[in-house]
Amino acid sequence: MAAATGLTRATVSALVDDLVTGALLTEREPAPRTGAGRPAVGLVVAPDGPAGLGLEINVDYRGACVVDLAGTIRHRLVEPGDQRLQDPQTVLEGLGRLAARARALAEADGLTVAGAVLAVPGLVAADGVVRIAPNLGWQDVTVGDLPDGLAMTVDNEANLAALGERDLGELPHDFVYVSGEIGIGAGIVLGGALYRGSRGWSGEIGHIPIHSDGPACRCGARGCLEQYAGQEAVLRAAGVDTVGALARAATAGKPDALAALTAAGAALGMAVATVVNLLDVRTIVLGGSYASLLPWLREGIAAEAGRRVLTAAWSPVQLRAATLGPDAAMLGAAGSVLRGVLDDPAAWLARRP
Amino acid sequence: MAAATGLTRATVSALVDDLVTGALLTEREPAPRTGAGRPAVGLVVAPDGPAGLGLEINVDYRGACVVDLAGTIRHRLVEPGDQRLQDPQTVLEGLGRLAARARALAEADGLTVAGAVLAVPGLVAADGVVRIAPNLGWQDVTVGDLPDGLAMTVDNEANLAALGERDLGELPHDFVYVSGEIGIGAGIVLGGALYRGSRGWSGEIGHIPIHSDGPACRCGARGCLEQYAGQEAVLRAAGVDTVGALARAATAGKPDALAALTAAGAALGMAVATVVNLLDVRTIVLGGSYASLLPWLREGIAAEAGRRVLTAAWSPVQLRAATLGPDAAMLGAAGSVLRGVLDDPAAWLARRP
DNA sequence: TCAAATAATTCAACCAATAAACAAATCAGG
DNA sequence: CCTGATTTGTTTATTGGTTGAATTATTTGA
Repeated sequence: MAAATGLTRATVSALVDDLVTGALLTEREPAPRTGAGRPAVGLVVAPDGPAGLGLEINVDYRGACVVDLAGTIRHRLVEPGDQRLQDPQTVLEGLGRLAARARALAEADGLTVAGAVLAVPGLVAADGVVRIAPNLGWQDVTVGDLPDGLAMTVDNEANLAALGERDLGELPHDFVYVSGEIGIGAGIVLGGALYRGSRGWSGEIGHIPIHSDGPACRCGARGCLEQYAGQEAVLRAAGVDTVGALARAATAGKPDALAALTAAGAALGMAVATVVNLLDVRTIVLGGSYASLLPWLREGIAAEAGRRVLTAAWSPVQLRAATLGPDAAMLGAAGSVLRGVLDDPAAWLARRP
Repeated sequence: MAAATGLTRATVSALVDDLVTGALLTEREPAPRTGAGRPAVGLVVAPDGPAGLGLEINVDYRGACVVDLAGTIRHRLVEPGDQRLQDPQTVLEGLGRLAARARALAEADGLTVAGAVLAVPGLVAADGVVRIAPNLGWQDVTVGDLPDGLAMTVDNEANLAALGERDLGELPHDFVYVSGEIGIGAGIVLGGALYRGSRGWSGEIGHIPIHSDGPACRCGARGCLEQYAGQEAVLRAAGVDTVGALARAATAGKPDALAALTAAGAALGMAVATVVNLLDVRTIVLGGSYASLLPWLREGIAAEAGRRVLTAAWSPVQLRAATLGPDAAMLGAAGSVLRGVLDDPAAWLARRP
């Protein structure tokens, strides 16, 4: 550890001591084999210290999960149900009860929940107000702390999913996570850090223009990516009702399904080319429903991107499926609570004397 | 200064002393008025310390400029002439002579040139090789130090122009500088820092797709922005030869010129909408030939961007003309030399005992 | 002219990190 | 089974940069 940080062994010892007494690190038995010489003391991130509570409200479910510092998912609660049928306050009350259950489970394990982060599919302002979440029907919804007093912050679903992929996937320092749900959002990670934009509204890839005079979009413009590669457009073109049915139809070789996916891939490829030309990221992670559809989308995206990315000849765009599946945003939310602890461990140590 | 940094007055005093003895700061006479009490000692950045040498090779000229720490342009040398007619080595030798003249002028003023940065209109790899500069006809050109031994680095013209605008213009922390020359490049400034991308090839806005089946572009794809808003396309559509002639024709109300500019504005507006949706920057700076054409482009850009930017209703996109004019890249290059000194003043102090 | 206000300097004390010496625990080999 | 080599962890005095409080300097306003 001293070699990696450039600090002296003595300094590292002193700092590690603080973290061990503060229960952020634990000495592991037995000591790991290090060859000749006195064996090093094994250290693991404490699995019974602070935990992150990740929450999510999406179109057809709400969920909560508890993740510990070691990154293992300790609890996961999901309540299916269309969240558009109730008004925001009722939804938030239900979420509060779910969060309280998850927190109780965590504390029964000896964990201390350090905070909560909520993922929503919409634009979130810096002050924690959900400006607009079109697919939830939310507008200017203020989200406060949880009923039991736990601090809660809100963030965009794609942003949090990108953070989740960053922390748990094997990804380079720069990548863009594209979340294909009913809307299409993106989380942009540059230099290992999430780029939120000056007001936190970055990544609205769903409204990149694909054809200037294409079909009207609910945003008011025409020909947005969402009208070509959004879930509703693709399912309609394929003549099926769900993403699962689409995957089955494509596996079965149904022409309508394959044509719909090819068209979506071409549109996505244009958007990917735009992103890569602009940001010079070499990795694009496809999440949400795109993760399971990638086998049929890949060729179309790669062809279009290969043609349009200026630097494709030197280094082609890497397309990857997201590894965290549908829980990515929820897990990323929990992870971002823990990241807060890791970014300022002294604050955590001060909280427990 | 102590209040601004959070350090003690004693600490600030000690640090400032170092900078004054190292000739990076100078005490100014007379002391500024600060109200009641002992007046503060005025401090100015030393105008006779290190200087930056900014160099540029562009399609029809090469230039050099010397900028001091206070930001004033001390010397400016420009040699017009088509740089495409000679091979790269000959061009670089001519640039070396120009740089030597500029350096001699600077040293006659008592300045010490701390380094040189060269702006080129092309893709520059991290190791300082110009991968490709299509409008110069350069490919894989290695640019070493200057003949007199001064360290020189190379960077993209739009990137450096963006840095120049950042340092000298009144701009927010996040903005995108769009450079409209024969190609269209962009310099992306996020959080006050230039975002270069993982390989230094960010900002290739000229190849954002506008119409998937538009005219063929020299990049191999079809319908790139450059085919709609690039200098050659716009001049051809307007039926004139130079940007100056285009501006005169537009002032005179010639229908061809106005139509060409309206079309270019609409295409630029689509690209701007893409950039803003993706990065959530609220300010777009238009440079190069766009700076002088902005009066006729503005309406088209604003209309298209207003329609397509998701957050336009809350905060419209701000369009600004670049303030540095055609020298932006050269000045930004000089500025980035000085930025290197400011980022690590201790290294500079160590160089002069 | 004097008190209040603001700036700058001095100096002892502190803190985190360093370097070097030392102690501890293992492996390899005779 | 003992010894030397090797690596890890701790102890100690030292250092460099910052702090805090006291002191000095220089102006404004009554």
